[in-house]
Amino acid sequence: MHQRIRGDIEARIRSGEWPPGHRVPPEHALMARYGCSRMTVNKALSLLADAGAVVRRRGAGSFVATPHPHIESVALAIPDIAHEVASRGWRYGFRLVARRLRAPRRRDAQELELAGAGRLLALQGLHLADGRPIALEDRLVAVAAVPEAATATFDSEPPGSWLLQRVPWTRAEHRISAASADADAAALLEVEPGTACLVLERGTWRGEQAVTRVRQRFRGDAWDLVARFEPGLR
Amino acid sequence: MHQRIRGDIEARIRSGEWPPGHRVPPEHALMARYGCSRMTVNKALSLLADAGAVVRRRGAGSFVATPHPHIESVALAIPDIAHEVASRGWRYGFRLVARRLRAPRRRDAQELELAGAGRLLALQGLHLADGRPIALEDRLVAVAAVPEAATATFDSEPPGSWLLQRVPWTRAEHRISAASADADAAALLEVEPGTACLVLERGTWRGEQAVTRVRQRFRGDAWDLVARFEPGLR
DNA sequence: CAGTGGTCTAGACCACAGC
DNA sequence: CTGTGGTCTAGACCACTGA
Repeated sequence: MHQRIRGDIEARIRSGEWPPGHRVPPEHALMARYGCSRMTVNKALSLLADAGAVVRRRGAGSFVATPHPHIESVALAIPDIAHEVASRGWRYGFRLVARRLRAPRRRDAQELELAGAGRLLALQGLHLADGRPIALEDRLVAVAAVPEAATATFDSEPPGSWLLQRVPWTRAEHRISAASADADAAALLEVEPGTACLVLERGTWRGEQAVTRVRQRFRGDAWDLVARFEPGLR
Repeated sequence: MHQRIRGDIEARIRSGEWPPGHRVPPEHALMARYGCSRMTVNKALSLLADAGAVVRRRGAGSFVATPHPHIESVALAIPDIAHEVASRGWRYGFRLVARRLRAPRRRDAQELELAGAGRLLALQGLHLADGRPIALEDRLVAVAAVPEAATATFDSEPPGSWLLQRVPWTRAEHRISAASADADAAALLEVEPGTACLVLERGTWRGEQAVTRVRQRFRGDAWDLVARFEPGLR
């Protein structure tokens, strides 16, 4: 029942019949309309409000929300590379380029946070689609947070999925930017030096403990990120 | 009351006391614990489930969710440039470079969708921070959707905010990629040709009517996008 | 089978908005 | 003041899970 009420209202908003700012019928009207109790109507409207499709003001009424994606946020798909490659019909592969166990650099605050009292595992690898490189990954793993990582080989399995299956993490941060490929990166990615790359950096924490930090450089011609924003869409 | 229950559970999840997969007490236990009715407990748990912090399985119980940001999505802040520049303490400016009213290119499906039965307003402009260019914007506006645009001058106000104040839109799509600046763009952005730029493309619709489409090229050294992901965070 | 969540009811009290 | 949403209650029936 509450899903039916919600669906009806969503449809009216989506079609433009109720533009942003339009008043939604009050709860008592919907009670009468659908022949149900107020709690049921309230649930439908509250969920719509949570989803950002309507704004409810006590004493005033409920109104279709005015979207504001600029200051707020959009849902951005950060794909798992292996999954994304497979879904495009290519064969996924991972090739380990370098693997080092080392102490953190004392001047680097990020490395110090990550290492804690222990050491760092530094990995570099290539994500391949049908054998062609599409992304270069530089990763640091906190050995203190993931002791098994020190003994794992990552020759063909990407460390990202390996890690996230073993470490229950609670928080992640992403940063997206653009950079030109330096000589080393260009050689590994098999592009001209200076080619524009999309850079995705991600830090992952479990509680206050930093777990891993990764920088993925994507061939600019091979990858992009897509986000949709439709207020209140289920 | 339901907020207090929700908060208590969230705190236990965030602290790691209840790791992913851990069983949350059933509703009847929380009723007794907090001395409230089942509806209240249910509301707290349902909201947590909506937020993705717990997973509820009828007949089985409620469990702390295992985060999965890769296939799902993260909240990405797509900033309003003027707002973002101001918040960094710089002076914002906009300079119109070109303005043309023209018919859509017949081979270009995007332009045809945008124009509908009418014409297109094509704008190019620079976003400035303390007078320095930080982003180059190429925009198409559907005159059919925004008749006033045909007579508006955009010499100093950016068309984005102008448009979104006048047109109640219902859907937006974003695409993020990286590209090298061509000669024209490099000259306008005052960078070396070939410099990596972050490219943000956005389409905006009202119902089925396309309203505007914009491509913003950011100086790679001047801008990036940040996203956080923390399951169930309020 | 007993335990669990999904949903709904008919009523209640309150805080707040706007007249 | 009336109308509005925010919240809570005590009970109910159902569908599903897992032993």
